[in-house]
Amino acid sequence: MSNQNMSVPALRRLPLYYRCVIALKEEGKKFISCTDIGSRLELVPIQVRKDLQAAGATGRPKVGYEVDELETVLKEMLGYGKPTDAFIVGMGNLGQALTAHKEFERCGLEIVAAFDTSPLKIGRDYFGKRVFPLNKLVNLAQRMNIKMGIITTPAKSAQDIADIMVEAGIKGIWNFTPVHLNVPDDVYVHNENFMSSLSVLINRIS
Amino acid sequence: MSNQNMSVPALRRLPLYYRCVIALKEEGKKFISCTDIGSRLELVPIQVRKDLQAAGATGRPKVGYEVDELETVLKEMLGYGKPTDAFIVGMGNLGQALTAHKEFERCGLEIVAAFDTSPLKIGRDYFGKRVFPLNKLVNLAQRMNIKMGIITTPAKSAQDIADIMVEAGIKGIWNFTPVHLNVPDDVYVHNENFMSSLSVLINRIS
DNA sequence: TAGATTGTTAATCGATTAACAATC
DNA sequence: TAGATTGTTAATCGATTAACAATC
Repeated sequence: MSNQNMSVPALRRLPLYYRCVIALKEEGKKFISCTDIGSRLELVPIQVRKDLQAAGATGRPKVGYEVDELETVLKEMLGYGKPTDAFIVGMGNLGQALTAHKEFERCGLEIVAAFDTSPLKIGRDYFGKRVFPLNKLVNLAQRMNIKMGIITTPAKSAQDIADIMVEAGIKGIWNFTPVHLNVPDDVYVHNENFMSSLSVLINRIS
Repeated sequence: MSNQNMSVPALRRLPLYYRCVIALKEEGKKFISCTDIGSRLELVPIQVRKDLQAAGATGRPKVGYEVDELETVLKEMLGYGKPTDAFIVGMGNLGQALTAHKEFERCGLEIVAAFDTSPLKIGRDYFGKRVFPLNKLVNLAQRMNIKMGIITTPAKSAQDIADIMVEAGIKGIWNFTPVHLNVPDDVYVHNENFMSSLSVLINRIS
C-alpha cells in the first residue's frame, strides 16, 4: 500500500504537511490549498502540490484539497494508523529521551522494548518500557515480528548491535551513532548523525 | 576562513570522513586514498575526492592524501579546533541527553548554559551546566556573544523561543521540535525532525 | 615501466521549479 | 465571468557520477 517510489526528500516533508493540515483543520477550514500549506512552511506551492500528488492526494481546481480527506491520505501514507513496533538498544540519556518521547506513538512508532548490557538497567522500567539483556533481542524480535531497531549505544558497540538486529530479521535501523553501519541490501539504515547537522550549522554561522 | 560555498550534502559527509581519517591514522597509515575512505563508508571514490577538494584538501597522484594534513584540513573546516558556544532551551529528557552528550565538545560545540521555565529546574545543574530562567537568555547571549541556540522545548513553545533567540542575536538555531520556525533571512535553522526520519524508515520497511 | 591515484572537465541523473491548459 | 487553483508536461538547477589526462 505505502508508495515505495516516493523520493526521500518528499517523504521527509509529509509530516510537516500533516501537522499543517491538522492545524488548519483546528482553525475550522474544510478545504485548503497548496498555497495555504506553502506559506506556513515557506515552501513554494508547486512543491507542495507535487508532494501531495506523490502521496496520492487529489484536489479540485479552484477549491483545493478537502481537509479530512487529506488528513486520511497523509495518515495512511505515513503509517500513523497502525504504529510500527520497534526495539531500542542503549538506554543511556539519549535512549531514555527517545523512549520517553510521547509524540512517537501518535506518529507511527511504538517502542515496545529496550535493551542494554548494564546489570543496573536490565529488569528496570523506563517510561513504562522494560529493559532486557541484549542476548534476548534476537529471540524476542522474531517472536514479536519486530522490523525496526533504534541504536542509541556508544559508537564502539554500534556495528555489533546492527549485526544482532540483522540476525533478528530487523529491516529498518535508526542509527543515532556517528558510525557507518554495514548491513545487507535489504536492510535500510537511517543515520541521525548529529555531527553532520553540527557541521552545517557551524559552517553557516561563520 | 570556513568555506561558505560547500554544499549541505558535502558538508554533512565531512564528519564521516574525519572519523575515518582518525581510524586509519590509528591503524598506522600515513597516506590514504579516496578509495580507502569510500570503501569504509560505502561511497564511490569520486564523491569522496570531490568533497575533500571542496574542503580544501590536496593530495598527490598515486600517493593519496597525507593523513595528518587531511586531519588538520577537516578539523579546520569543521570548526573542531575552536568550539562554538551554544545555549540550549528546554531541559526535558532530550535537552538533558544533548547536554550530557560528551562527543559534542570534541566536535566543535560547547553547550555553555541551559534555560527552562520550570522553577524545579532553574538553578539546578545538569551534567555541569547551570539552568537559567528564560528571561535571562537575551542578556546572557549578548554578553557572552552566543551565536548558536538549541531548541528542545515542547512544540508549542518553539516559535516563542526562536523569537527570543533572534532577539538575542543568535544566528544558527538547531531545532529539535517538529515545528517550522519563522526567522529572518540571516538566521540559519537546521531542523532535526525525528518525524521526517520516521516517515522514511516506516516507508522503506513496508 | 605499469598501475594506482589525483585533479578537472564533461555527462548524467534526479529534484525542484516553471509554464500552461483544464476546471470550478 | 474572472480568477484562483489543480494536474501535467517541460525546463532548470544542482548534485552525483563518468571520463580522462597528468602524475608519481
